[in-house]
Amino acid sequence: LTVTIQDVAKAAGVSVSTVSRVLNDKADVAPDTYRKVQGVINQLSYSSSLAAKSMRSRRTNVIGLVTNNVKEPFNIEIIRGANRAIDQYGYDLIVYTGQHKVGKEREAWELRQIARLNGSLTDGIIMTAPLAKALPTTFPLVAIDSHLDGFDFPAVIATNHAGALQVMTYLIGLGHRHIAFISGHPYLQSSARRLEGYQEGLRRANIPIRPDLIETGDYSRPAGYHCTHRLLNRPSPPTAIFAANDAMAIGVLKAAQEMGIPIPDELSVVGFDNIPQAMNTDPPLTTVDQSIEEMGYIATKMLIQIVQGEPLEREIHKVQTQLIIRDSCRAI
Amino acid sequence: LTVTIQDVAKAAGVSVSTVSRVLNDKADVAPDTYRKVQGVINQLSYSSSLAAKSMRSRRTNVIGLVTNNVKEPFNIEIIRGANRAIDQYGYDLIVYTGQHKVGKEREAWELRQIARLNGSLTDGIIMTAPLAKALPTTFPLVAIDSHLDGFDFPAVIATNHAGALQVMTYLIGLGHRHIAFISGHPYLQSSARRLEGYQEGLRRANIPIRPDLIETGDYSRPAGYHCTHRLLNRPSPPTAIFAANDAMAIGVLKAAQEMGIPIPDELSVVGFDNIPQAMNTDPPLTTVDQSIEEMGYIATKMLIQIVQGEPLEREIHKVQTQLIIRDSCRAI
DNA sequence: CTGTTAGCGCCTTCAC
DNA sequence: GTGAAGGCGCTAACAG
Repeated sequence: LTVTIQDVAKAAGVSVSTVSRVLNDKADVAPDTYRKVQGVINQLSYSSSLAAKSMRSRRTNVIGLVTNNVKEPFNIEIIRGANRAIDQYGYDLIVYTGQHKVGKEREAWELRQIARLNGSLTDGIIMTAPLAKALPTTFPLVAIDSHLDGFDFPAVIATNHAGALQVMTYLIGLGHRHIAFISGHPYLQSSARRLEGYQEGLRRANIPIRPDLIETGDYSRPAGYHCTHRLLNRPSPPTAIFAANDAMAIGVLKAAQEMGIPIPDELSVVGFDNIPQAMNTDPPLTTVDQSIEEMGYIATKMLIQIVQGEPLEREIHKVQTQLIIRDSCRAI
Repeated sequence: LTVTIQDVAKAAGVSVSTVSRVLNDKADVAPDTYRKVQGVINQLSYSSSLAAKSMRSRRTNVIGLVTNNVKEPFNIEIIRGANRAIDQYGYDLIVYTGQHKVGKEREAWELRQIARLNGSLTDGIIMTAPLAKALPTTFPLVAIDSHLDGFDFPAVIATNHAGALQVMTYLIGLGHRHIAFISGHPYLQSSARRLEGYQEGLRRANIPIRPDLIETGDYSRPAGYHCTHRLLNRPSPPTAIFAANDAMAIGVLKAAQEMGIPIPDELSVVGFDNIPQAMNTDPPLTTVDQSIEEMGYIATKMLIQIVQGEPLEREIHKVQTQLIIRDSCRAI
């Protein structure tokens, strides 16, 4: 069924170790032997089993990307960026994803995947938005975004605070004073920093922070949808909603539409991330760009550096954010 | 460094085989032992190495998706669909991708990846747009699109001929008679059938087929770009270009723009696939929808059926196509 | 230069 | 109900 190194050895009339040597381009193989074995390999279109190989040798030349949910456009962009990097450095990429999970279950899942891939298939792992508090640091691992408590390993993070502040300056400049905020997973750096930026913006403008205008979401579209319903049913509803990411902002748009609230006329909406879809919403979404693809690229590059034993310039790589003004906001 | 089954066994004061039993939910484990071992497993957050596990046992519960190039939006959509299916059926998904390759090199790459994953990590493999002539059929494999010669294994394919015919009917109805066609990889079903649809459309309208208006591309944006340059420099250039996929159609748009040819005023353009980007081109692209996500979903579902030993309703699953008229075409 | 030996971490008989 | 032994496909010493 499957052709193994043994089959090759037998067919070539050499020992398995010799085949292994030509497989791994070791020196000390007679040119004739090399050619002969190579011939058999091609003929049988043999390829060493990733599983077996990675169990013996530390290097597999594949980078793992563990992501809870490929459905999210954010993660798709990360994959794109990772792909660009592995393309450039000659690695292979394994994207590992499973059933969509939330909360504790997701944390456990993350840890399990790392344990599963580590030391076996993968030279190192990139993890998107890790919810697990303590990620292992004994082997190459780079996070994109990161847990609030997890500062002991390399990560790529956007300038979330500054980005959120820009949003608030913009919104307040438009005359808004009742601005709601829908957070992401509360334990992620990204969400916490965006919330801080939101609060700071209010503070700078001497606008009191209204706890009833702050909702805790989870970066998912339904969360944006449900939080909006709650927000707009408050006694004193907001005139603007700042969602901590675009997915939730799209949920906001949907909820507002269902409630018959025209945007931006009666409600201004801002997102964060600038996912590709953000330009196609109705109306096109004002958001904060953080070039997600670039984050994936940089994270992968960092990981490859670590794998190859090169020193990192910095443990935490910050990527710039930029306010993208489209049509979902309006002066009051 | 890595925690193995041995560590668990030692910590729990049992043998490895016992740990293995609780790991795989075998019967014949004393409840007390089970609980104790389970406790240690959680405490050490142990997870069996995918590599080691898959070397011994045939089932890994992971589906492999081998795709040459995650950069292509087409493949991204496929991943989305695959993800939906594994989510539903409780499998994990590994997307395997490497450096971008073309031609013979890519064929070899495909075969190698299959050999690598087969029997090791993966219970079955989904392969997008396989260029390799002969794919192994000795284990679960489903193709999306397929090689012209490869009809001996399950595949998901769009009604390419019908879709292309619709395009031609539309274009000819608009008054076009000099319609160029840019093909994809010539050996893929999709490309060949679309070309046939193109020719059939011409034939039905009694328009002679002009070989100088048929270019061979490869489904990549640059191919669309370069073919367009050649096409528009012909002595008698076409008034419409039908590209065999959207990526190439976007290349057409770019070339035309650079050459100062307004679209659709002086040139009509049609693509195929209806990738998400197609609605954001300038002008929005008329194309053929084939719900790529659905193809990924169905292929994965078929694969899981095979893996689980259930019979397939049909080897080749056809998905419907539908003409999507946007603004890139104009009556002559 | 090449073959032999010893495991990598795990699952599977086969004893007890 | 549990442990010991053997081997999956491969690589890494160690001999020769």
